[in-house]
Amino acid sequence: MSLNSADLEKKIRDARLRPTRQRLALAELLYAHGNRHVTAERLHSEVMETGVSVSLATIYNNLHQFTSAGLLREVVVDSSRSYFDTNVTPHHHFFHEQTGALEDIPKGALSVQNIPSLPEGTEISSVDVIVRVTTPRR
Amino acid sequence: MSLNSADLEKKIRDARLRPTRQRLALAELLYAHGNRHVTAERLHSEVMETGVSVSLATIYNNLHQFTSAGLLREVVVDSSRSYFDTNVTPHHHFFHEQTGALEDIPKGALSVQNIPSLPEGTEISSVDVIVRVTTPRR
DNA sequence: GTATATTTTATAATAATTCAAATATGCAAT
DNA sequence: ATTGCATATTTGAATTATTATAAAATATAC
Repeated sequence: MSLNSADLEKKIRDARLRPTRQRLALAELLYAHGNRHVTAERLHSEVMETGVSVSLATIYNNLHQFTSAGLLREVVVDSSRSYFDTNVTPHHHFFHEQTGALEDIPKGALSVQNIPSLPEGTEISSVDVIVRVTTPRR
Repeated sequence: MSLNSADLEKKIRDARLRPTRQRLALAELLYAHGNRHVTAERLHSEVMETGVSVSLATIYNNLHQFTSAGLLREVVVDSSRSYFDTNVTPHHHFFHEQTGALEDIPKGALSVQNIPSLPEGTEISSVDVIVRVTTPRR
């Protein structure tokens, strides 16, 4: 679950990407301490806080490169921004509408049954379940 | 399913909105011929084609007003744009990743089971299932 | 070390959406 | 029908998230 810097470098090289300073700093934030859900903006402020200067364009470049390489998965929950999930195994999400927090639903519990026949000539790419939650005003 | 103009005006009045020319034109496009899934841009070009000039800002205003009034439901499937569904009863969707087409999954068929316990202090707002499909290159 | 390919970055461009000020309109009262 | 008022709409600019561009920096292979 937690990767050290040699693991991170290997992960990057295996994706046929160069282990640049910026890329390693991002990988450290994403993968060194368990699974995460991040937005580009959040990752940008975090990496800046560590003292490594990385432009927002680089954040986007890397999020997309990581996603293409199967190292990240994009989760669409909010039409105004993109979330990236370091857990790339099939699973679903809780999304807190007020805070914007995204949380994995543990695999195995929830199941989707009886998907009806697909539109003509199509095949399933993924089945995404989002359980939207709110904190009720009491 | 199909509403005439008196029905449309009532629908708007019941939502405590004024039956303005622009709003009626939008309601006509949305509700007069069965359920639909639209984006703001699409609705804008459709209404312009009918000869009624409505600014894009008005489209957004009305889509949001209709949504607040429970006359539309926003469906988040694509991080780059919002879809609005005239079917406000609980149901799920097929989303064609290549064409952007959104389609209702008939109610009753698909079911979601064993939702695990929610994050502390939250309650369910909605459970959204999106079956993403693609047309395979043969 | 040098050449080559990749990466970064600043900045500009774009797309979707929101905002604010000016204008127009529906509606109730006449 | 006309008027006045409250609210709706328009418009264009502002904002936000994201993508594109192209020059400079850096990593890698030789």
